[in-house]
Amino acid sequence: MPRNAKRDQMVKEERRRQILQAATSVFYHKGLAAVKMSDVATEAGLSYGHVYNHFSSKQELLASIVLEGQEAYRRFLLQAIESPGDAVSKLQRIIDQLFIHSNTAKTYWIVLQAQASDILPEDVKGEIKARMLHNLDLFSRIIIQGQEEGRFAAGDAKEITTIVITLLHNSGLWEIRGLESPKQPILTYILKLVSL
Amino acid sequence: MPRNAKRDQMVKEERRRQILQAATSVFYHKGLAAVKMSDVATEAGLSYGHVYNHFSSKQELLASIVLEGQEAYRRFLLQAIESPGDAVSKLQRIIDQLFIHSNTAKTYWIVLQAQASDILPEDVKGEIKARMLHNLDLFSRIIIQGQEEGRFAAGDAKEITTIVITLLHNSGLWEIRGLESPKQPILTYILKLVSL
Amino acid sequence: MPRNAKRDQMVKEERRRQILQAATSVFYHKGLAAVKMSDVATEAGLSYGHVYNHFSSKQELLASIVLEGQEAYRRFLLQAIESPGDAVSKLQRIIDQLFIHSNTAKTYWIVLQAQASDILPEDVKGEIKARMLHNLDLFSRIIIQGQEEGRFAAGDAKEITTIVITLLHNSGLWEIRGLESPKQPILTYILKLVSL
Amino acid sequence: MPRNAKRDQMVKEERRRQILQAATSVFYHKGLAAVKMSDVATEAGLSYGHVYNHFSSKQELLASIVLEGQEAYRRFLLQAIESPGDAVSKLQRIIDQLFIHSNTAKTYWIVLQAQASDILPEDVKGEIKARMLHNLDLFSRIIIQGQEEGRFAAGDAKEITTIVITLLHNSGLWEIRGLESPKQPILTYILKLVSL
DNA sequence: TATGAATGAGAATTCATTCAT
DNA sequence: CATGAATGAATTCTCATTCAT
Repeated sequence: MPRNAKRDQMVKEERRRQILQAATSVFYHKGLAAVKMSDVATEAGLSYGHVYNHFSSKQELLASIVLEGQEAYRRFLLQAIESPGDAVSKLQRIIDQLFIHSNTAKTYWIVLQAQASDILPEDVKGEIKARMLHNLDLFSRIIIQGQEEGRFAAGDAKEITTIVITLLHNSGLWEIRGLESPKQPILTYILKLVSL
Repeated sequence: MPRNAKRDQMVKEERRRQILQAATSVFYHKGLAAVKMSDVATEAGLSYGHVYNHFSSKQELLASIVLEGQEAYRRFLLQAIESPGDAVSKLQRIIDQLFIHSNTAKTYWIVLQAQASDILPEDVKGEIKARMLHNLDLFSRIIIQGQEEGRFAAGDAKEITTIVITLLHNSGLWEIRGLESPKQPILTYILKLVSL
Repeated sequence: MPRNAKRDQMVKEERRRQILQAATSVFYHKGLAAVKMSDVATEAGLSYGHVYNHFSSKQELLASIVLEGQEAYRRFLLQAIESPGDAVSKLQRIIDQLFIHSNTAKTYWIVLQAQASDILPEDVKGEIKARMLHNLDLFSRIIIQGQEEGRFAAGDAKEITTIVITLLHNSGLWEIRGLESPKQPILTYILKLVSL
Repeated sequence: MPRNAKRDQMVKEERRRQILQAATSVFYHKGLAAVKMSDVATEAGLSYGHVYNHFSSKQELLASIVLEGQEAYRRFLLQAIESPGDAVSKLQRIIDQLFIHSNTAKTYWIVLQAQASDILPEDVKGEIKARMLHNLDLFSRIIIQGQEEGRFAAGDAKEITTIVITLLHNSGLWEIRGLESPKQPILTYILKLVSL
């Protein structure tokens, strides 16, 4: 009996998401170095062979995590930028959301490693870099807005953004390193950096 | 003239340093994931079998890089702390030195990955963490000094130190990611963070 | 009008033939090595799971192609032998028919590979060999007839037959190898071989 | 202690030949379909991992067998062509040699399968075909010589050569198929084919 | 029946490590 | 000590086969 094509499609999408989710978690916690496809499968609750029905290789899986993660981050930033409010409240919203969408935070670390390692081919790494710069550019609009509002210090917006992002995402990394999370909200430190 | 035995000893030490240096570079640029022992040997200009005359395994090689790197960092910090001058000038000196001893910067990234990965056994990772906390503690003395001098804002010195270090070492990472180095000296940003 | 059960039966037979036909083509063109069950299914225009409703395994599918192919060849030879005419006209008829029933030519190549490979179990390979020898024997009757008619040279009929068959079927193989088909009719060459 | 570089080189060449030899035998007997790298290694008396020190993949191993086999065949033909004597004696010499250099005979069957299968990439298959046509061309010089000597029938030399080669090499194949080798020398049949 | 998602045995391949020279 | 050939455990990846829908 033929099955319901539409439902099949949805289940398939769901499986893909499930694997991507599991893989993100595993790559984040073990580092690109140590991840086996079977780890990913186990985390996702599937057989390892099945992962290959969705991603043709480990490399493609990693590339998908990174590129789709960057895409999600882009949408995430756009939403923050387009929401009403001043630069400070936008920063606040980004930080809050980042704690909720923990995948986005995890992806930062994975992207960092992927860019530094030889695991992905050069062309994919080029694409990743391009998207990173694009997202940096998006983020910098908030800094520029703050400067225009007279709340943030003048200076190269891209450079300031780079530092803000570094701070923002690394605080998530402290956890892996066994450091305590900051007691003061990270926004406090960021504001010190950008304020007049 | 020293006896052969002594000179042999020195040659051996030199070889060891040579391998460690090569390995640090390779681990930094390719990521722990992608490094083969033969890459290390090639970079060091030695046959790969030879590496095993100095390090009994890849694991030991990595552990040596990390632990000896942390030890070097410790000495480096002690020197900075014990040198004369106020906190700001000590920070300045640390930053300057860090650009010169590029290995220290590279090691930071390797430590980060090693701690996240499964490559090293738990006990070694514990040792690494202990040394990291120890070095953090050392560094925080400079922050505390700055607070006592009335130049730095009050607050949890460890936490502030963590953020300062994060910033300091990540700026070295921008290079791998294809970002430009900051045009403004990184000290400027750090001072914004810690100042009153 | 036939009952559903009967029509179902016919549909099933038709499906089986369809798969066998597709499989023959795929095995011939890709080589036993490279054929996946999904290739067969795709070629037959069916889902790959469906193939298992007709053949319980790849092995059985291959065995069916070979054994049924040999059976068809046997019937084909019998018909040629029993048809009226002298040996030469029988050979002519066989050659003509062979070009029409291209499956027979393809099967020859598949049989050749199957016998050399490990894919089929020994007992099946034994059965195949027995049928091959039986068909060789049938074919040799035509050679013997020619010898009795005084048109063909004397000599071991089986051996001559082997050579004739080799020539006959290999000419079909030239196509895969990218060689042109012979301009002179292959019969010309065969007659040279067998004639006085 | 450094080893003797020259001797090392020779040993390495020898190993390569050893693997190629073993692989040829295994591919010949089992068919491309069924050969595992471990079969090759076992046949060569080496560990399977070691095969990869000489051939980076199964594909490359197969390609090497075929291309080097064709190269050997080319030299073999050149020698036969350039040797003194009439066309018939050259054919005789080729046949005799073929029984001695059994690898050359085996390679024919491997080439046949490689050309028909999808195992090798198109560009390699193209190269194989080009070499096959080149060798066919070389062989045809002997046929042409025979025609010029007035011993062989006129006709398209390439086409006649194709048929002669088919006969020549297939007789080696009878063995795998479980047929007896011809009692009459194969040259007898070939001469029938080409003679006036 | 028909479909293709899911499984896992098995083959290919990699690479740390050993060891004869 | 120095070298790189040789080994095989560990992984990636393929694909025949099963089975829920």
